Amino acid sequence: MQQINGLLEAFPTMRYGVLVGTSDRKSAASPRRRPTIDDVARLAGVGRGTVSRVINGGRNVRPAVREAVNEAIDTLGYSVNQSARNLARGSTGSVAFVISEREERLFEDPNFGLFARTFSRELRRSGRHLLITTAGDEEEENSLGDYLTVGHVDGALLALTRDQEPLLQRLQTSRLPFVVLGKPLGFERALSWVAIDDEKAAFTVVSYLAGKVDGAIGTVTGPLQTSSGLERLEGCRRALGDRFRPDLVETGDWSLRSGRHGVEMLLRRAPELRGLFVASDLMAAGAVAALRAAGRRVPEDVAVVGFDDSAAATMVEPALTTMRNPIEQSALEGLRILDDQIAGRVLPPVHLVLNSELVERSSV
Amino acid sequence: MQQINGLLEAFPTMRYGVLVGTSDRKSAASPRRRPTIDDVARLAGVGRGTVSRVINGGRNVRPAVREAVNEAIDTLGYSVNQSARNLARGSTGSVAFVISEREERLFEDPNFGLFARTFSRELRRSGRHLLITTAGDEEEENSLGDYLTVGHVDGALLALTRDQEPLLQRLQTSRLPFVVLGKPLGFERALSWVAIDDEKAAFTVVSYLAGKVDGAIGTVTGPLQTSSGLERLEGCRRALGDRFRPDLVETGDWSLRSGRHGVEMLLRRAPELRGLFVASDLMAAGAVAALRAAGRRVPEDVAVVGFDDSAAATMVEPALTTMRNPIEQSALEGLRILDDQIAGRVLPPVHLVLNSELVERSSV
DNA sequence: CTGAAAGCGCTAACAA
DNA sequence: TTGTTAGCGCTTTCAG
Repeated sequence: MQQINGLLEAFPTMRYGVLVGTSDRKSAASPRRRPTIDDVARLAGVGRGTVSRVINGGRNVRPAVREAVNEAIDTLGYSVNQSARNLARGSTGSVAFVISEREERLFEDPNFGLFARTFSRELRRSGRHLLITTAGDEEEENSLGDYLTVGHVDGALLALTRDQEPLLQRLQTSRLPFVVLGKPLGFERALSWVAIDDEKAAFTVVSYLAGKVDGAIGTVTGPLQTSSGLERLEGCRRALGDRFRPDLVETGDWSLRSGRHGVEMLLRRAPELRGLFVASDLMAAGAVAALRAAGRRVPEDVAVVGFDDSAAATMVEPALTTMRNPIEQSALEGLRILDDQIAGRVLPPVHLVLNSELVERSSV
Repeated sequence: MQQINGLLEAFPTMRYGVLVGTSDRKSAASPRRRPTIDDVARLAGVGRGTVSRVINGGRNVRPAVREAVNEAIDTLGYSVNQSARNLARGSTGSVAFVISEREERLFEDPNFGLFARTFSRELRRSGRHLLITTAGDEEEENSLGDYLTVGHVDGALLALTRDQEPLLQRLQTSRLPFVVLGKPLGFERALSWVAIDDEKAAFTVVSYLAGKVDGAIGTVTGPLQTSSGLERLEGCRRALGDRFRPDLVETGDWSLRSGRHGVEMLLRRAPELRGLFVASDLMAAGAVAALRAAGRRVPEDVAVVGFDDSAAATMVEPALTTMRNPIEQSALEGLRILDDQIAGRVLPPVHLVLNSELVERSSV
């Protein structure tokens, strides 16, 4: 489809040149073996343990000695071998942020970005690292399960956007500390998790909508096998009370396209539609497009509210009234719970529910 | 700002209970020590080496014995200790996908998603794993440098979206194999990279625009310290030839907001504007919004083309004519080059330039 | 085909 | 404060 165009100073088709020995690693005259702690110790004229102390904070080492060691480290270009350290310590210093989602969508959801940033920042404070991994399909999930349970990381934070029973099942029987971001359907009591109160949030935004609009209100939901999809629908139902019309419910899958399609169906069934609760901003963007294509003005003819306060919310015309989720706080709490688990405290599963807040814009 | 709302079955504020011993790891009667390869060997009644062979493919092991070993593995719930394996093997089986970008933006760019997915898939084929890491600011970058050079990964793929000299500098002097995605300004000759031909792509799309539109054509560029920002402007200039108007150039930063702002400035200076090349779809989305706010119809009054074919391209009304980049192929090539480096082949830096293709939609 | 043994590079406990 | 010494759990020769 797309093809290699030009190549500067290279010969990509000829498997770029010059082998220089596949295994100079441990051959004879150490043609630049990576220096070890012993090399440093020897050069600095100290014991191995002393070097270890220095590279681990330098406590209990005479300043002069520390100085010498650091010098040796610099001249040798030494850096620790992480694998060796992990083995000796029994921990890795990294935790995984697992996103069980097709990468396409993953990178469209700003919530993930905020999660990632928050985790990353907090972990760095304690000298650890965040690894982000994804699992879009079952195969990836298996591979991921291997990865996680095999000791690559000290713990995991799981952002599940759909049912993930296989992975959860597997992790549950492993020794890996982990906490779920979002309510894990079917594992609510067994696992630790932190989630937003989808039901309440949906109730809030739909109540707002219902207060501004007379006439028929419909909804495009998320997937009904997910806890978020389900609860947002519940919240909508509760907010609407008698005005709730089961015939004005369309099920989406969080995608823009499904939002558009949902509204087309709704409009066909109920041309009198005046208000719309769409369970995600991305779907809402599709919904607005469909509305406009059908000649409806937003919000004059039909008012719409979204959910998530994602980038799509302000990308659309008019900008969406929506709910903003406490992502950062979720991240912090999740990490705290995880650290408790990592610290070896055996504790009952912890469940946290956080509130979202209404963001008023111009789509209502 | 947002607050803990409710808590089910948990006591988050009291640092959730019950310590059960911080160090039962190696204490006395192995209160469930993680089983090792020796445990398996003993149970299966074979030597340690045999178990190792089995868990590494089982070649050169009698089927019966293999059977026995696998059984022992199952009953013990054994899984390899990755750190030990890494140490023994001298490699980790994972490669990093480094994105030097604020996470906000990161997760808005679908290109990253496609990169990630492609890497992930390919690596899995060879039994390896992809780790995604980000570096938004200098501090993170340092931390990341530590991480990468310390032996956590076998190699790295770097998606740089702005000048990254410090990180590149540092990596360059390390022993870590890596290749850059996108042209690394200032390191063009020293490092291996694969990039799209921004100049040519911009030329293509702007030529298309110029062919459809009479009158003034302006542009909102990317950041001019990035190679993409620069080259897209170059391509635009070349395509426009005499029609290029230096006064109709606004510099953006890839963000939606900057696209909007750029167009506002342009419109103020040149109300006669008839065509617009915006160097990214996200900015183009902002541009379209600004245009509409100013009462201009797209494309009737002013035609606009974007770049990237990102999600924003179809989220906007009208859908954007834009350039689609050969992300997947870039990923594949990048990985291939990286693997050559990892394999220990010492080779001159490799540079690949790939072509983008025009996607016609309705914004022109 | 299989067992034994020698590391991989580092940490941490223990003496000194 | 320091050096020494056991491991950490696995892979990989090397005999057999």
